[in-house]
Amino acid sequence: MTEIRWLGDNEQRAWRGYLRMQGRLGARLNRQLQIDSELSLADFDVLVHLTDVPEARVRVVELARALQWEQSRMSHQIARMQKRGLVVREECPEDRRGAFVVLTPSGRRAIETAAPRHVETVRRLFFDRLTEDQVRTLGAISDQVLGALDEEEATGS
Amino acid sequence: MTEIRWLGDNEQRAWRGYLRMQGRLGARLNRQLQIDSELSLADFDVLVHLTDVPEARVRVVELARALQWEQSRMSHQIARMQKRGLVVREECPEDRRGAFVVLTPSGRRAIETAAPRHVETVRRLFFDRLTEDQVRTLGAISDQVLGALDEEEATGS
DNA sequence: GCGGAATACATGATGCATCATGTACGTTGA
DNA sequence: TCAACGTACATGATGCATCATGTATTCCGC
Repeated sequence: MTEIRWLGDNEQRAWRGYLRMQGRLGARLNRQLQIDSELSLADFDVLVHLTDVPEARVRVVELARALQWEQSRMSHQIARMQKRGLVVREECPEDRRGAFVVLTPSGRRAIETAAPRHVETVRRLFFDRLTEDQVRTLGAISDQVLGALDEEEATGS
Repeated sequence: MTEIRWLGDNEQRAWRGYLRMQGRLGARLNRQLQIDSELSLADFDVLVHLTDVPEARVRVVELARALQWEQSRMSHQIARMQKRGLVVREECPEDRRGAFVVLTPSGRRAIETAAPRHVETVRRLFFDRLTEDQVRTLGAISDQVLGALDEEEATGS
């Protein structure tokens, strides 16, 4: 049994702060988006990616990879969004197991009205409070941690 | 209609990185905790707070405030944890509307075996990748953003 | 070209987060 | 003191995330 390396005071503070920010900011953004535009953050991410892609049309598997979501989550998400008319599923002729997700006009309208408001909220609550340097550091932190996750999940499999 | 201030390239990158890290790190920690100790992160937070408090016994409202959770979330969480024997509810004599949450021996065993493993995971995936300076900056970022949230929610009410 | 493995996706079940609502109790002020 | 209001908590409904499983198709080695 090896020695346990507990967190030091600075780490404790940073970690609790991060968890709290993460939780409350996420909750706030979700609620705001819901009130303003009747979308969840998950809906938003899917819609944004669809507008970024030729013909607003992607393979499900591609979308999942791009957002780094599990396949099953994506499948359920698409099902719910289809029910609300934001996207439709289409069959894939080249690979008959596969499927496309396609943005509907209604989905496009939704993201076009939602995006500016959402960006404004993010700016107000987040970027307006941060210095350029802090933004850069946060980017670096994210990259490093994502690197750690990628490594573990690569070797682990 | 005022001009929309979209995010610049650096902000885009930082924001997408943050969202991705947040999502994947959270998912990973949750899964690990579930596998190792059959607890969710939410369970963990509740249990940690209970061990931090005299007699491992708190008012529900106090616990909700400490973790900055909504009351209803806390109520459901306590109900689930009680079902699994991790905590029990007790009546409050001084204020008969209120209730206490009390850590059970089983709950204490759970948190005592879970904590070291969880800390190890957090350290491996997070702190081992960061410099001291980055940790400090992250702490500052969290404080500033939480400040923004507090302000809005104070004036908004 | 065939049989086994891998891939793409759907679906049902469970736990979790939030909202809306309900109930009991306390508090305050005329 | 009592009526109005606020507070502490529970509960049911809904949407979301994950796990386990199932099905159809493609790929690959022989």
